[in-house]
Amino acid sequence: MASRRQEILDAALALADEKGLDAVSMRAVAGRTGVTPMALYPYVGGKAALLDGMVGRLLAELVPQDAGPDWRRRLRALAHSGRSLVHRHPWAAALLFARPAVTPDAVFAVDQIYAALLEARVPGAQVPRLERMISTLILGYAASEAGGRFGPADVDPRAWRGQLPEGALPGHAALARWLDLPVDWDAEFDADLGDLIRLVESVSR
Amino acid sequence: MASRRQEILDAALALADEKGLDAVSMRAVAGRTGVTPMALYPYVGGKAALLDGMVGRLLAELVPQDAGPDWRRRLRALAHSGRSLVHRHPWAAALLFARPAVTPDAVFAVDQIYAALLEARVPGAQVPRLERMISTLILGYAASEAGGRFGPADVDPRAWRGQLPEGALPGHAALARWLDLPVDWDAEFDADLGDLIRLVESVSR
DNA sequence: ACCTGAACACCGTTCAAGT
DNA sequence: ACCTGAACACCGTTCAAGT
Repeated sequence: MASRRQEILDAALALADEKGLDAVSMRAVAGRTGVTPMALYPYVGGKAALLDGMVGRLLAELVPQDAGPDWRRRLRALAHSGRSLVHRHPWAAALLFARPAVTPDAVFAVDQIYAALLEARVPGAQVPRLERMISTLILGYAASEAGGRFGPADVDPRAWRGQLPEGALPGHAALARWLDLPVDWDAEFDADLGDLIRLVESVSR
Repeated sequence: MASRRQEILDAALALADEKGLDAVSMRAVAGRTGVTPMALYPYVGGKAALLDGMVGRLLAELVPQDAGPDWRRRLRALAHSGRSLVHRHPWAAALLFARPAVTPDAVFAVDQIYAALLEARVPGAQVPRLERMISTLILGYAASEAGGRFGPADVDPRAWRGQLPEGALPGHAALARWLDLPVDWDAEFDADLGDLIRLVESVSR
């Protein structure tokens, strides 16, 4: 039954959201489904396939974009939708780099970017590249937030002293004023999207 | 001894390069170092810290940028260096999203981007954001290549038929000519860098 | 058709013990 | 100071067996 499969995927998603991806073991998912680990195999087929299934199900949350006439707004809405998807399910970020857009939901999202770029009068030969550039930045940004790459370098800067020659970081020195400021990550994401949109406009015919 | 630690990290890196990150177990690393698993703990301190150490060591390969007077060329060289690092060590891509630039080598690389942006006359307040945008795109691109996100959607398109309503993918339909073409990933990366550089120029004072 | 139970070959990490 | 060995609480997956 397809419903048994959904039940299993629901249990796996709940486990990942609650306790992280490491908590998603065949044994734990089975326990939560009220069944023995081996009973999962006919429905999800192994651990790797289970993870694929989880991602596929997640991407369904990406769909409900309703059009609107302005390609800029549609692009921004889709970007925010993708970022907030990763915020809700941070464990998914790493998995999303692992395979192309193969599910109907994912293909549909890509098509929305294609349509926006075409409406922006981007030459067809450039559209696939720009779609990859845009989706890479959205996913990379969200993955950096979720993974901790954008987090504070909670390390004593004095630890570098001696490791790097004096004056080896002229950029950091010149930017000291701005590097101590707290960052508004929502605003930064919006600014990045603004830059991307201006980039798209500059590529347009 | 610090040399014992290096010996252990070398074994772990060799294992990851040869057999993937999953093959890097405390037991396997210990075996390759000619020692018992528990003997690793005083030197690398647990599995998570071992992975951190591996990334730190990897980033040493990123350093040898020699200046040159043109910030555009320096930015391109650094980008290519980062991408080729991930090509040589594809297992590292996921880990690089997991923590900020904390090692001297990583901080040094960030400083080079800062310096390039300042030389391009980008306002100081914008430099940290643009550095994150650029490094996110480089890392995201490399991670997409390494992880398989840019790979062929080796799935029969007919599998979507019925799942998506007829005509639901107008973008794909309009771009059919270009979507079947093979992609030159080196050239696409260069084109992305060109777009980023034009973006930087447009932000300059 | 659907599920269970025991088993195999692994994990990371603790703790007490050896030299 | 440095390392070992046994043990604990886990993994994913195979295979034969149950109903």
